Amino acid sequence: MASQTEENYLKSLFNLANEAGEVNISELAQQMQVSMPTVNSMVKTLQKNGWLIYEKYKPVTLTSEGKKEAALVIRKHRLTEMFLVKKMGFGWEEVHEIAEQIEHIHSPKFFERMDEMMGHPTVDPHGSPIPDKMGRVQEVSYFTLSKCKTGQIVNLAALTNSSTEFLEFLNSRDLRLGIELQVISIEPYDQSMVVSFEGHPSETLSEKVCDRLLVRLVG
Amino acid sequence: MASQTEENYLKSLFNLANEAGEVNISELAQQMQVSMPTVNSMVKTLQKNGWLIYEKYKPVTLTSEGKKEAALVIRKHRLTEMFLVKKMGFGWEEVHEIAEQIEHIHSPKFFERMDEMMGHPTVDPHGSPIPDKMGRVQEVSYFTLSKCKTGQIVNLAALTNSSTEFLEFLNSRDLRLGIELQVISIEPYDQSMVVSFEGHPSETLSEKVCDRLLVRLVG
DNA sequence: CAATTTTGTTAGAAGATTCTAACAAATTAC
DNA sequence: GTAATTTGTTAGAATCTTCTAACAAAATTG
Ligand SMILES: [Mn+2]
Ligand SMILES: [Mn+2]
Ligand SMILES: [Mn+2]
Ligand SMILES: [Mn+2]
Repeated sequence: MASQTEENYLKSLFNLANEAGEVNISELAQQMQVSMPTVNSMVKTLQKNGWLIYEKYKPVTLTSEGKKEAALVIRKHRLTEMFLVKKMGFGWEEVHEIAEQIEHIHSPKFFERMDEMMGHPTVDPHGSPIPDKMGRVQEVSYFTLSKCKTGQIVNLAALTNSSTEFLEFLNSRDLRLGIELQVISIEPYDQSMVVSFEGHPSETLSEKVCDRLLVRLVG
Repeated sequence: MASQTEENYLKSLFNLANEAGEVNISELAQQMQVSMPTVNSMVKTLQKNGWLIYEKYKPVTLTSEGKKEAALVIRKHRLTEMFLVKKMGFGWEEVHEIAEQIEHIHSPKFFERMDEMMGHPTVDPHGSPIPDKMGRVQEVSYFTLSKCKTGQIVNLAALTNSSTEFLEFLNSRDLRLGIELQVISIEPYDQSMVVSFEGHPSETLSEKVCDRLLVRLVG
């Protein structure tokens, strides 16, 4: 069984994996906030456990067992976040820290029960998909608001970043998942957008913000 | 801040402390399921942290800081057990293992919210008192059913033992906290009792069981 | 009270996770 | 294509929690 530390590494590996599934030691070290030698020894441990493939001086790759293990931890994390919001009244900006800890609880029943109580949610409070019990992640095809053209109407579906600061910024503008956004105009100089949405006939969003909002076409 | 391991030792120390507040190394080793040398080194660590007083070859005693720290972990444990039963539909025999893990979550808000959602319960699902936010434990004066006389009517208030096996035994007889029990007769040979309670006009309970049921006089 | 048993201590080591310092390989820049 | 930079590795050590073996103190027993 994966230790708490190993679970955290697996999650980071899963999230950092690119199309080729490769992750560099330095990326992982930065993500995990530890030194490269620490990562070096941990990837050897994870390899011994059969969760990744490692060759000296090469980027590492999760095995299918590693991916499944990682996805199941992510499942626990996202179910917890959703439970905290839907059943315990927390704001979406408060739940990450707590879920970071509860994701390591060993009790299938506990997460089963959360899942049941919420009616088997498919996404977490930030719009990220919740892997199923087999560790399969449903593919979703959103695009960033910054890719939209003037006049388009879209649905805010997820975020590319869920930092507390960003979530608090969104709270301050009443930007919540599910709202319909219409692109009123785009400033050519800095790509900032003027958008309208329920109760906000005109709100300017910087490119930085638009890049972090994932939307889908209304319909 | 106490580590997970230290929190578990503090809890055991708190629960083992006798009237004099003293705990032997060997008791603690047995309770924690570790060797005596392990306890020996841990008590030195706990002493360095100011949580207990240790002198070579003497039993150890928690300081008031140690007692408070311990009581706050016990508070988290018992609030969690109650939450699992009242808000998540678990049976009283299923919650200890999960609470043993969740008690180590660092998030005052999380336990605050549990407490609020349940309307500030004062006891856990096994009738044990929940320490308050200051770590104060309310004194309760129950006595065991085995101390009762023929004819007495009492209220089942708590248990002296909450092992899964005992809880499952109680489930099998519909014995739940809050029920009213009347002592019909006591067998002089083995101290077993015949009792009656809602739906059960006559049920025989061994001395072992009667010793583990804490009751209070009806009224 | 002397012998035995129980309880507690020290010493030494192991595994897990982390670090820094030093060096080596790979990549990038000029 | 050498030089500089970045990336990755090894070695060696620290901290935490645990162990076993050996020994010492305290308590119990006859
Ligand atoms: Mn975590
Ligand atoms: Mn999330
Ligand atoms: Mn615990
Ligand atoms: Mn309990």
